[in-house]
Amino acid sequence: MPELPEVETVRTAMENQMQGLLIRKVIISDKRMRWPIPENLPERITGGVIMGVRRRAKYLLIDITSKSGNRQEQPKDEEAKKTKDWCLLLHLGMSGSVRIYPPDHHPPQPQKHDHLIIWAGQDQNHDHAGASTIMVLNDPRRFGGAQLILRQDQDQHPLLRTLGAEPLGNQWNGAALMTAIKGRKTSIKAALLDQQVVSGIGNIYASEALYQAGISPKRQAGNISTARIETLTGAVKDVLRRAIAAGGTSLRDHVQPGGEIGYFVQKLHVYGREGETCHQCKTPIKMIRQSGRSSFYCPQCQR
DNA sequence: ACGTTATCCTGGTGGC
DNA sequence: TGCCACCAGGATAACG
Repeated sequence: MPELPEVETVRTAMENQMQGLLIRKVIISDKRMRWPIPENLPERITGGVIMGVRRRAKYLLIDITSKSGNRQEQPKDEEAKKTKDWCLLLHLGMSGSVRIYPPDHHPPQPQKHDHLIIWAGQDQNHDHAGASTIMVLNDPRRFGGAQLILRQDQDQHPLLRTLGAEPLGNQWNGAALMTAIKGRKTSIKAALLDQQVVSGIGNIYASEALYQAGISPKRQAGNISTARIETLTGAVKDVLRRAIAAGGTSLRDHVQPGGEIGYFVQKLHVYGREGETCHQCKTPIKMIRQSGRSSFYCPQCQR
């Protein structure tokens, strides 16, 4: 469900409210997700400090230091002596969301489809639950997941290794996209959804960016002029930036960590607007199915 | 190698 | 009201 702008919105909230806090308690309330949440996750990160929260594509990466300072036992082998700085990797799949409760604003009880709950606070000694900030990962469909990876291994991690460029990165431009889709026979819409071509774009923003660029989703990816691909990269960046500024797109149930909705839904030009008129030319918006996903476009404005 | 389809899940909606 | 088919913001194994 959440694409780059929604994940980025979650990242910001997480960093604002959790950075610098020490993890006091971790509960796996339902380990069944895309991959089972590892049983030893709580023991590995409890006592660690949240150093920051990053985003790569649609993955959240929570940097957690090892429990430093007062290690009880000495490491027995070389492997154990290495610093174990962890990276808690979260993915929200189609229906995942994160809720963050500030101290003394706690929920009465866990909710349906909560999978992972983390309590974190200012210091280790003051450990009554009321002073903790609580982060909850909820995911009804369980297409998302939570994994723990060593920070030093993150670049080689199978989930992150093959990802394409970040669309908002300075180095991502028309030339970069051109190279990534050279010779590809698939549609430009499918190419934008391919996380190895460019990462973080999902079904909403692929349709919106193609509308803004005036390119039909049916165009063969490898057969579009350099100039139009340049326009497309600009449109992708613009759509993503505006969506982040609006707090993402809230369809159905998606909300930000504090329960706020994202307002970009009001700015959508084509997604979910089948049969409604184009904001530019009044032609009815069409919906087609490409690679099993819905695409929305204006048959007049997009060629 | 590449492109498309099937599949993993739950929940909401709309038709009958 | 119930029942059922179909749809959904993603990723990937399996298939042609």
